Amino acid sequence: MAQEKKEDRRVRRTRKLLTQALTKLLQEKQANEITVKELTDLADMNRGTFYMYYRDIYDMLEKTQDEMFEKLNEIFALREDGEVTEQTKPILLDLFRFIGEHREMCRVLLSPNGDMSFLHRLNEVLREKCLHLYLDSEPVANDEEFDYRYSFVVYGCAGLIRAWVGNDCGEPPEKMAELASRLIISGGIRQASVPERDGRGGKQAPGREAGAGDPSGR
Amino acid sequence: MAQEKKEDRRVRRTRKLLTQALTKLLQEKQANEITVKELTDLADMNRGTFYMYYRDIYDMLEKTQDEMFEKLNEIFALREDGEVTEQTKPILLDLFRFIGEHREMCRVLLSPNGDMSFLHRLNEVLREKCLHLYLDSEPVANDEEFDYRYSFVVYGCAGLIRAWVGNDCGEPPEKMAELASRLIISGGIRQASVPERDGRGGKQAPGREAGAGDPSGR
DNA sequence: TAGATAATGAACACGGTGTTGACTAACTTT
DNA sequence: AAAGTTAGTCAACACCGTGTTCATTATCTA
Repeated sequence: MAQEKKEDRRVRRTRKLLTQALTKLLQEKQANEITVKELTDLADMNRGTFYMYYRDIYDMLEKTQDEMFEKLNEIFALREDGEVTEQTKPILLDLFRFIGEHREMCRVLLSPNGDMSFLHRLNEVLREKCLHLYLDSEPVANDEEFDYRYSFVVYGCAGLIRAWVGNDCGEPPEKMAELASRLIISGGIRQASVPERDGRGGKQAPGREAGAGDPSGR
Repeated sequence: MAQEKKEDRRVRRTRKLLTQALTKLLQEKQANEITVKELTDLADMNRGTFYMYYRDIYDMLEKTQDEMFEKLNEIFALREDGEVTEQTKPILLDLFRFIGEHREMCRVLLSPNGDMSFLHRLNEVLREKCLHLYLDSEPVANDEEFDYRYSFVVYGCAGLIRAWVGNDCGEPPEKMAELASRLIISGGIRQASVPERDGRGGKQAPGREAGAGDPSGR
């Protein structure tokens, strides 16, 4: 599944050194300012070695992200066999734990020197794997604002992650997952109230008792 | 203020053509794949002309953003003399109107081919010019989650903007500003409820009537 | 109309790129 | 531990986009 047998030790070593060097350089400058030469100098290896694995810096950036998301999807796949109806928290917890394990790379990729395509892939994952579970029992009809609220929440979670890794993951993943869960619910998934004009506090989702699905149940 | 007299017509023309070409190319590919040659070919001008204005593609990207934020700050400056206490809506409306006027550039800059530093600058503006107003009357003490909620909301707004420009600004700016305002309030600025253990539903901001902007009233 | 300045086109050296081939070092398998 | 395999090294190479220059032409402002 994960890999055919184990990789050659030299390959692991080289890949790791390159990744470390890239991470370090991205803390200082944007990708376009990074040359293959200085990357391999920093990693203390021959320039030609780089080309055994990557076509250029951007190819490396992309492949590195591919690996991350592959791993993340493997983790999520383990959850998929179990019934999804229990609650979404475990998924969020998996996510934050994973991010925490890859904090350095995530931090630079979400920094100003980072990569917009990474953010978008992260948001896709949030959308499809983490957040959609909050909606299974919510058949709101003709709510044209829904997509916007959804985007708000997805990006909000990304912001939460960004702040967390920027803070070197100082809080435990459990706390972050719980906080995320709360913000997802209060922050837009359910229809927000329309304060002015009419006093109705937003349609409640049918069949969804207030408070259900939030962390109090665990 | 804005500019010393008017720019030479040729300069305006050249800048405009370059910007249009860059916008178009960024719809198709990432910045690192764009060469000065193809950019000036597309703009139908001499390659050397590009270097009269920019050092390279990334310099152009940066200077273009500088101009946008300069304009935006000028707009915000007009609001600053008036008392800020009335309500934040006008600022948000200014923002969405501005974004709408620059929808093409904003769309590509927030796309996967976009620029993370743009997102961060946008978020800074949201933080300091738009959202901080929502907090003037909220002296919450020792709320260690505050920064995280703030990040959630700031990024959430960015997501809202992203979705809007991705939708070619189909909704009127007024509607978006109103929606943003609602989401900001319900989505994290005010302390989210802490459902477990003790039943207190989060400190309410003093002088703020309950129920406004909170769908479930809890 | 005159003076100023932006844009053109050609030419140039520079430097990072991506690739090659022979050699050496390190790993895996039996 | 030896043999065979594969990764990494080193030097060399042509290529190409870059960034700059200068004389010339086109276009603008006053």
